[in-house]
Amino acid sequence: MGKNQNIRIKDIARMAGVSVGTVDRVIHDRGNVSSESERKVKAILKKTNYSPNPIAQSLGAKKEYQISVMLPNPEQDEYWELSNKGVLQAQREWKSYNIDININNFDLERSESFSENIQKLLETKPHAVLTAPIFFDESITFFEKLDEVDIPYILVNTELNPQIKKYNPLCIIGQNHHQSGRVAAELIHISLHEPGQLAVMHIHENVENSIHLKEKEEGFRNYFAEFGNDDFEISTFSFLDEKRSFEEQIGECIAQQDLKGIFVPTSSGTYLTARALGKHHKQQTKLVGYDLLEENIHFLKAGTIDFLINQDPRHQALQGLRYLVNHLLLKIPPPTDDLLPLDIITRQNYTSFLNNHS
Amino acid sequence: MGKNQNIRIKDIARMAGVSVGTVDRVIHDRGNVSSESERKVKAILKKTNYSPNPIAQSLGAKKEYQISVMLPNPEQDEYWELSNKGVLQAQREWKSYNIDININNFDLERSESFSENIQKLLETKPHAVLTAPIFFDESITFFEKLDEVDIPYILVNTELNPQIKKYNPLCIIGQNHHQSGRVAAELIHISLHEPGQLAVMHIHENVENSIHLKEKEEGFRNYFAEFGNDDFEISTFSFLDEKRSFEEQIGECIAQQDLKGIFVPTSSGTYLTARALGKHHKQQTKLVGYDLLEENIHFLKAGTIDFLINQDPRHQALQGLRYLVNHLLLKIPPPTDDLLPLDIITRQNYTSFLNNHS
DNA sequence: CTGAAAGCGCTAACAG
DNA sequence: CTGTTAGCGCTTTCAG
Repeated sequence: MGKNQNIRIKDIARMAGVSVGTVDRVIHDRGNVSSESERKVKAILKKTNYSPNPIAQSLGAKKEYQISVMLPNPEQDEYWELSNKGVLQAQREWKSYNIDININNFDLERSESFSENIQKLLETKPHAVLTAPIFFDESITFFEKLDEVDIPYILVNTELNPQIKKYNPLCIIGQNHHQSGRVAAELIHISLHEPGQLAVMHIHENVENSIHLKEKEEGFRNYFAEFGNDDFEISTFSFLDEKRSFEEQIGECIAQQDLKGIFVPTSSGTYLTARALGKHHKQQTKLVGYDLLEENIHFLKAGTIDFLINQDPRHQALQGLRYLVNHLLLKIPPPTDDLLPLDIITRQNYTSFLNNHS
Repeated sequence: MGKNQNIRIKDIARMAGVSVGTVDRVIHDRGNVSSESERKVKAILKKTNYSPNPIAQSLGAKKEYQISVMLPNPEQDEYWELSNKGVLQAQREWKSYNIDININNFDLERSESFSENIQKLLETKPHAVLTAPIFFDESITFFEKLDEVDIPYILVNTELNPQIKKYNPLCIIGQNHHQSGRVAAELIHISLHEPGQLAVMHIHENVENSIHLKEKEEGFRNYFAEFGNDDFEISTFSFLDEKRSFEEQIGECIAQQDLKGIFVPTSSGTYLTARALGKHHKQQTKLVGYDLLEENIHFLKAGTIDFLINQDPRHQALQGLRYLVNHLLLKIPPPTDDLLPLDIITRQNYTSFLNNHS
C-alpha cells in the first residue's frame, strides 16, 4: 500500500541529492539533466514508487486548456441536442479549472459544412478535440490531421471498427451496435405472441451513418436467425429524402404490409414511424426504437412505442470530455474504448431515466 | 458567461476593501466578521458570481478527512460485495486527496453486531458516514446520534419515507421501490402469453428489510390491479429460516402451484428460486428478480431467469461517497435524494452492464 | 547542466 | 474583528 501519499518531489530531491528542479526535469523528460543525475533520480523514483500529486500539479501548471467540440447542430436533431446538454454540463463542470470548451457545430445535412469547420477548428490549435464521425470520409481527413499535429481526440457515437483502427483516437465512446440490434430483436421476440412479418426501417439517414445502422440490423437479423425457424420473416425498408414526406412514405408502407413488429435503428426515425402507426391505427404493432426524445417518450407513454434503447448521448459527450480533461490536467489515460450499457426503456421505467444524472 | 475564471479571493478582497482572510471567513461562515464587512463581501461575491477554485481549495486545506462506511459484511452476500467494490473504487479515487475512507462491516444476521459497530465508529469521530439502514430500529439510534453530533451521513439502498424524514441524512440514494415492482410486473405481463397464476416470493428476509419489499410487492400488484381483469391471480409466499433449506421449501411450493410467473424482490432470493425452478423443470415459468449476482447471471444466460432489475449497489456506494467528498472538500451540497434508473437486464444486454463503469 | 525562488488560489494560524 | 503570512506540492523562470 503506497504510503507514498506523503513523498513529495522535495523528498525525492533530497534523497537523490539534487534539487527539485532537476527532479521535475527528469520526471517530465525536459532534458538538460546529466545522465548521472538522471540515473540517481530515476532510481529513487522507482524505489519510492513516487506518484505526483495531481492536484498540486494542475495548480502549479497555471496553463489554460482549449478543448474543441465538433458535433452536429443541436437544433437540427433532438438527439444532438441531448448530446449538446452533456457538453454544456462539462463546460460548467470544468469552468474553474481553466478549461475552455468551445463548441463547433456543423450542418447534419451538408458534409461540406463539416469540412469547412475542421479547417477553422484546426487553426485555433486546440489542446484536445471531441467529435462524432458522422460523415465518415470527411472525418478520416480530420483524424489524419489530428494525428499529424498530435492533438488528442475522442470519438462519441462510435464503435471501434477496422477503419478507425488506422487512426489514433484517445478513446472511442459508444455502444455495441450489433448487440444493440440483438436487444431490439429480443424485445420484439419476447413481446410477440404470434408469428408474423417483421420490418427494419431505415429512415432519412445519410449513407455515411449506415455503418452503425447496418450493424444494428445485422444484430437484429442475427438474433432471429439463430432460432432457425421461420416464424418471423424480416424485411428491410429504406426511406430516402424525396418529394413526399417520410410520414407519407412510411404510412404507405405500413398500410400495405401486415407487420407484427418494427425495428427502427435511429432515434428520429422512431417517432416518425410511431406517427405513421398512429395515423393508420396500427398501434398494436410492436415498435422498438432508440432514445428518450420528447416525442418518443410521448409515444412510449401512449403505447405506440413498446421499447426504446437508450444511447444516452448526453452521457457520451460528458464522459468524453471528462476523459479529455483528466488526460490533459492529470495525465490520467482513458480506456481505449468505452462501451456503454444498453438501457432498455419501457413505460414503467422511463421516468427513472429522466432525472439529470451526473 | 462568467469570465470569473480569473477572479480570485484576492480580487474580491480588494473590491470589498477587506483582506483575503475576511473574505475566506465569510465564504466559510467562520464568524468573527463585522456585519458591515460581511455585507460588502457578500455583495461582491454575488455580483461577481464568484466560485472558488476547488483545486486550490483542496491543496490549501491540508486537512485530512475521515469517512466511515458502515455496511454489511461483503462476504455474507454478493450484493454487498458489489457494494463494497464501489467503496474500494472510491478509496482509490480519492487516495491523493487526503480522504481516508475506512470500512466497518457488520453481520447481516445479527442486529447486535450493527449496534456494537456504531459505538466503535462514533468513537473515531469521522467527518462523514455512509451507511445502509438494514436494521431499521438500530439505524434510527444511529441517525439520532449522528444528527446530535452533526456528522453528515448518506444512506444507500434506501428510499425517502416518512420514518426517515424525522432525521437529517445529507442524501438518500436508492430506487423507487414501488415503481420497481411495477417494472417487474410489466416485464412479466409483456412476456406472458396466457393468463395464469403469479407469485411474489419473499425469501429469507429480516423483517426490518420488509419496508422495501412490501413496496416492491405493492407496485407489482398495483400494476396488475390497474387492468381490473382477473387474467392474473397473485399469491404471496414467505419463506423463513427454518430447519429445512430454502431451496427445499421453495421447491415444494413451486411443485404444488402452477405458476406462470414469479417475482422475487431480493437479489439472493432470485437465484434460490431459479435453482428450485431448475430442479423441478419449470424453467418456462417467467422469473423476474434483482441484480447482477454471479449466479443470477448464470440463470439468466440459461434462460431460467427472464429479467433482472439492476439496483447497482456498486454505483450507489460510489455515488454516495462522491457526494460526501464533494460536500467535505468543496462544500458542494448533494441532492436530498437520488433515485437511480431502473435498469432492465436481459440475456442480450447483460454483458453491456458488466464492464466496470465509473 | 543545476539550484534557488516565485508563484498557482486557497486555508488557517497568529498577532494585533 | 481583521490583516498578514506561511504553507499545500508542483511548475517554471532565471541566474549562474
